[in-house]
Parts: sequence; structure tokens; C-alpha cells
Amino acid sequence: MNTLTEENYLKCIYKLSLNTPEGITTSAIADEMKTKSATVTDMLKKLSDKELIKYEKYYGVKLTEKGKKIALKIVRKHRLWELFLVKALDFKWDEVHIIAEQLEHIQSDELIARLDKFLGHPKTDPHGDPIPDQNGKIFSNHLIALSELAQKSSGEIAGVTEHSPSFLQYLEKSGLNLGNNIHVIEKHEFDKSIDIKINRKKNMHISNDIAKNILITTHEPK
Amino acid sequence: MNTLTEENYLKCIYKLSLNTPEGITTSAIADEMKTKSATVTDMLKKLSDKELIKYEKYYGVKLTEKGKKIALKIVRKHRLWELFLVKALDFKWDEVHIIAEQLEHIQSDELIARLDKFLGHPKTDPHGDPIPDQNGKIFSNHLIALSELAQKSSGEIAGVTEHSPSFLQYLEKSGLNLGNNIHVIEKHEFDKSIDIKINRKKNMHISNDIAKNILITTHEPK
DNA sequence: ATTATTTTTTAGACTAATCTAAATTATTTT
DNA sequence: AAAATAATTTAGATTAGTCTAAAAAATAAT
Repeated sequence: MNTLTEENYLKCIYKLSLNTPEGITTSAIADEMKTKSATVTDMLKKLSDKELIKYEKYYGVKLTEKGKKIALKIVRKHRLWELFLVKALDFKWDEVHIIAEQLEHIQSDELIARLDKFLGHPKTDPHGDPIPDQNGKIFSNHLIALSELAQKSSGEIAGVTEHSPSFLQYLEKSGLNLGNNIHVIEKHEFDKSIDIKINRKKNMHISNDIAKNILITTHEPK
Repeated sequence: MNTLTEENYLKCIYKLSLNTPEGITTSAIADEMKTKSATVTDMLKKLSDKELIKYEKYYGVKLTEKGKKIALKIVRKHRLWELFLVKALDFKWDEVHIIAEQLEHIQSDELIARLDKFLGHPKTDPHGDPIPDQNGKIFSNHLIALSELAQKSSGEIAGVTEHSPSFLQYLEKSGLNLGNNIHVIEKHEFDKSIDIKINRKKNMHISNDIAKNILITTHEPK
């Protein structure tokens, strides 16, 4: 079994590997974990001894299959708990992250299996992120950022790439919710802001900073 | 905030104080925590510095009001989570203790409040133990051990004082469930075993070892 | 292609929680 | 009441995770 800290490092490395497939740097991990590089180096040695990562000094780091499996299990637990908090306990989607960061470390395979069943074997969490299955497989329904959607075309909001409460609260206030249909009316060249129509009703103007953090599917979501 | 280990010591001291109101001994704690007396002594100093216990060398230990409040909050969380596991996730009552020991340390007052609401503000956990309220108040409906119930009198099963899976599984197999009506037909002097009738139907003979771990209320439980 | 800068690692130290062994205090026995 | 026994505390060591400061390696700049 791994310690809570080890689990958090694995999760962090997995998360970083989504954007940088090769050689995650020590400083990137230190940054994400809000700790110092020296601390990270020590932990990398430990994880390497356990064969959870492949680590070469001064080069960078990559999860092994074993490490990836553990990381995906933590992600699965995190997302199932987030959905539970929203669905069963009526939390709002911007309030659940911190609590799920604790719950994701509870050790019990039976518990995860039953939670999954309780929620009806969901495919995505409250932010639209896919929930890995028991084997760590992720159902990916190739999404694109709203900022990349062509003018005059449509899609549904399927997720977000930014999870801060302030961003999520902004979306909520603006009526931009998971599953909403979005039609791009016009894209403005100079600042990359766009005019959109939500659910064929409400018109709205949003900045590129917002648009690039909203994920769109051109098929039915969920 | 207190560490997980500190929380477990407080919970342990609280638990022991129910049977031994004054001066919990170092060795009793070491026994319960499955650790060594020297380790306990160190922790007692630490908890004493934080004013969570009153500690006098070579004498023993007692929770302060502050310490008791924290202990009761952990007990509250433990019992709410146990009930959640049984009610919502269909766990059996002998499977929930180990998982609840982890869940009880999740830090979020909002989470407890919502869990409590989700469960309908319950008064007792799946073992019949009372759930302390937000202020740490425990509703006590003065229970007696089945072994103390007089011959020819009746009551309902309201709880247990032993939580091991083997004991709970035995009860289940025998049809001795929370809320069942028990009538004492005869008490045998030589081995203190008793003959009972369950729910005015099934007759049964049980040993004193079993009877003394079953709690009875003479009024309606719950 | 040297030099300067940045990144990474090593070395040494600290805290929390634990242990064993030795010393101290309390309790029990005779 | 003194000796024997049991319980408790102290002393010193260990492991996990963290830090700062210094050394080493890699990268960037002139």
C-alpha cells in the first residue's frame, strides 16, 4: 500500500502527463504540489524504487503501467465522490473539489464499487470529466474547446478545463451549464471573443479566456 | 487542526472514559491503540500542551471540554458514515466499521451537515448506538444488557456493545436484529444462559456471552 | 565555444510518530 | 515496612516527509 503523499504525487504526475506526455520535470511537480524541488527529488527516488515511475536524473519522469493504474484509480474515486456530493448531497459543482481530494484516498474497493452502482455507473463527473472504469479505461468522446468551434456551427457543453470556484461560479451565473446547446454566431478577430446563442434562446458575448476553458462535443453528451 | 493520529487518540480516550470515568491509564490507551506505553506518554504530553486532555504524570488522563467536543464530533461522523454505508450503499452492519474509521477523519462541517440531512437526521447508527448532535449532545434512552432483563419480562433490541464481525454475523444468522421484540422465558442459574422468544414467534437459547452484549430498551426504540 | 543562468540533485537538519531499553515511580506481596 | 513486581516515563534511535543551502548538471546567451 502507498502513503497518502505518494498517492498525491502519482495523481499529480498523471495530471501533468496529460499535457506533457514525455519527461515531466521536477519543477513542474514542485509547482503543482506547492513544495520544493529538493522534496520532489526525494519522493521521485522513492516512487522509482517502488517501480511506480521511470525516473532518470536530470531528465524527467514518467509513470509506469503500475503507477498509472494507481493514479487512474485515484482519479476514478475523486470523480465518483464529486458526483456523489453533487447528486446526493446537493453540493454545487464549485464546492466539491476540496472535499473529494480527501475522499479519494479512502481505501476500499468494495466502497468504490458500491458508490459507482449507487450513482448508476456514471460516465462523467459534475465537470464533464470522464470517470475511468474499474480497469482504468477512460471513455473519451473527443472534445474541443469552445474557442476552436467554427463560426456558425453548434455543439453541447461537455466539460471544463478550469476547475476554480470563481470560473465555475461565473459559468453558473451566465447560464452556461453542462449539456447546454451552444451556437457560435460570430468570432471576433481582434480579441478572439465570440458571440454565442445558448439553447437556441439567449444571446451572449464571451471572452477567449472563458471560451478556451469550455469543452464542446458535437454529439449528444453524457 | 489536529493530526489524524491525535484524533484517534482523542477518540480512544473518549471511548475508554465511558467505562472508566476517572484517570484513564497509559497502558489502557496503549492496549486499545495497539501501540507501546512509551509512545502513548509522548502523545499525552502533546495533547496536554494543546489543552485537549488533563494529564498528570503517573496518575492518568481525562478529556477537557475542548477535547471531548472533538472526540464527540469524530464519533458523530463515524456513526453517520456507518449509517450511510448501510442505508445508501447496502453494506451489512458488520462490514462498515473499518471504512467508517477512515471516513470519520474527513474534514468538512458542511459535508457532515448534508450527510445528516440526507439520512433524515437519524438518532442512532446501524448498531443502535446514539449519534451525537452538532453540539455533541447524545440522546440516551437508558438501555440494559439482555443478560440483566428479568425473567418473564420483555423489551426490544436497541443496540450492541460488541462490534466484531463474528459477533454481528452470529446475531444475523440467529435472527437477532435491531428492533426485534425479546421475551425472557427462563434464566438458567448455573451458566447464566437464557431462553428467549423472538418477536413472539421463534424460541431460542443463548449464552450469557451473547446476552451481555445485546442492549435492550423497554420502550419503543429509535 | 565559453560564460552565465537556470534547473536539479545532494547534504544536512527538523518534526511527528513510532520503537526498544533503561530508569523511575507506584503498587502488591510477604 | 521492606522487597518484589508492575506500570510509567525518559533517553536515544528510526522512518517519512519536509526544508534550506550548497554543489552539480543542463540549458541559454553572448
